[in-house]
Amino acid sequence: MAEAKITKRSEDFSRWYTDVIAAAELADYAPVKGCMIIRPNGYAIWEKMQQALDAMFKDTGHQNAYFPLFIPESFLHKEAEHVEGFAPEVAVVTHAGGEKLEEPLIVRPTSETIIWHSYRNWIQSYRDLPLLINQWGNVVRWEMRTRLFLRTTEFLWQEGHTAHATYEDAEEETLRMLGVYRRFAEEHMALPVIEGRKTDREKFAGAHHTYSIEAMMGDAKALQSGTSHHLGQNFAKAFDVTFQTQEGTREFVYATSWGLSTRMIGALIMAHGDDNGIVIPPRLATTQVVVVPIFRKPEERERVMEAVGKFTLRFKPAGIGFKVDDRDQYSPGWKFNDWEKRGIPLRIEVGPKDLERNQVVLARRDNGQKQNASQEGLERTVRDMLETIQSSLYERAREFREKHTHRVDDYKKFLEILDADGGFLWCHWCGSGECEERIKDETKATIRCIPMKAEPEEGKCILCGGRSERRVIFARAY
RNA sequence: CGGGGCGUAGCGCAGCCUGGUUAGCGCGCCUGCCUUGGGAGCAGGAGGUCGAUGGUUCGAAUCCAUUCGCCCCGACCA
Repeated sequence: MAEAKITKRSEDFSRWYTDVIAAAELADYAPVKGCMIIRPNGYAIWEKMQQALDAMFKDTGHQNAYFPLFIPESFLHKEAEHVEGFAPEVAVVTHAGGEKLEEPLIVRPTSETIIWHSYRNWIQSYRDLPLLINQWGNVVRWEMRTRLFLRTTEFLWQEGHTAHATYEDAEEETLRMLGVYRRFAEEHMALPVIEGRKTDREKFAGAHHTYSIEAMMGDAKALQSGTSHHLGQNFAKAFDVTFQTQEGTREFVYATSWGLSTRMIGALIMAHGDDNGIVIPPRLATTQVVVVPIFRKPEERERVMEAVGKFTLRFKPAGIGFKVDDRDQYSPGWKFNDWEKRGIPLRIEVGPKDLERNQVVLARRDNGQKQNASQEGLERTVRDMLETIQSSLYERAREFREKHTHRVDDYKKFLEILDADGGFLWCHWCGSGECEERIKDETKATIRCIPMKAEPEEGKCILCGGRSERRVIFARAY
């Protein structure tokens, strides 16, 4: 229980981020470089995310399965673009059982290859399609620079892998799951996101094309928060997965894959956190409410705890996750701070003065406001308050994003705004990889996505002046 | 891999430049008393192969060399 003080967010965002993680006891550094230990407080958030997403996957017809961590090295080489994209960051097992292995094993950086190896046997007829499978697991990517949650050598995620009879079916699935991610981000994480398509430079290695949701963090930088890929027939061809059509012809199947990782915990911290620490949206909080009883004498303690017992009894049936902090080695003030840095959305204070008036004090984590509430029907008040906190977190994040979103048509202005404010820059782009690359080299801003909701609009490329039909989003990103 | 910073108690640090009894301080932890509406107080206590290895020296946390690791900034990525 080390006392870590949190660097001010405005002072040093990056240090603030790591301080918040330490203060809330979300994760530790592991003995192995780039790896992290997810502590109970952090893992609880991940479990909530899993629950919400898993239900959505099931609702859209998917089943869970599990494929192995180790993959024969040769599998990776079967899809040319895929191997090129991943080979540099793959960990390889060369020895096991005290001997050198005949064929090295790679530790999966993603599971397309091993899954499609199986799909070959599972798919024969159009009647076997679509095949809709999701897997929860871990993957390893040997990254050069790592940061807790945002980019770690090993991370937890889910990866969906589906097979379809037609390009259109696969496209529909790709977009459906993108939509699931968007809803998850908005409704559970209180995080507004932009759905869009990745440029060829930014797409997944081995994909026909990639979609993502992009979110804005508290320092106005972008974070890719979930990706959905249309893999075309690339993996079907690499692993020879064909099916017989109704007409009796043989075709390669179409594939999708989509993933969302523990990086989302980083997104949560950077989107909602403040100088006091993380702020967990109520729908992702295991402990949504913490009750801090206040008393001096044993006699008061008894009376206060009795009242606490009474109203918390009604919390569980109402679906409210709560904790009563009756530790008596700490003062109330200390507890207030303690729970704030852990991001618990709502605090209830109850002391002798409240008992006289049959009330409690509610303190919101998101804006620090306190108000009185009757003990009568408190479970309803609390439930409503949690909803209010959830939606105001979303609203605040949305307003922040709007404030840091700019339409820019002039490259000089582009540079100015990027340095002064950052944020999302909606600009015209001619579609060439050269312009994209040059802008990245000169400004460190990348094209986050080609937003799907953008209206077609004639314009000139911000760099070369070439013809453009729609705006894309540039930003500096994590 | 390049640039910068740092390894001394669970955490944060001082000591190092200028080598010398038993290596300090704050927080946290344990015991007791006292306290409790925004991080209380007092008293006592536990806790260290000074990142590792080698060297210089009568003597090394301190000087030298090597090495390992971590953090931050850049080139790759969810």
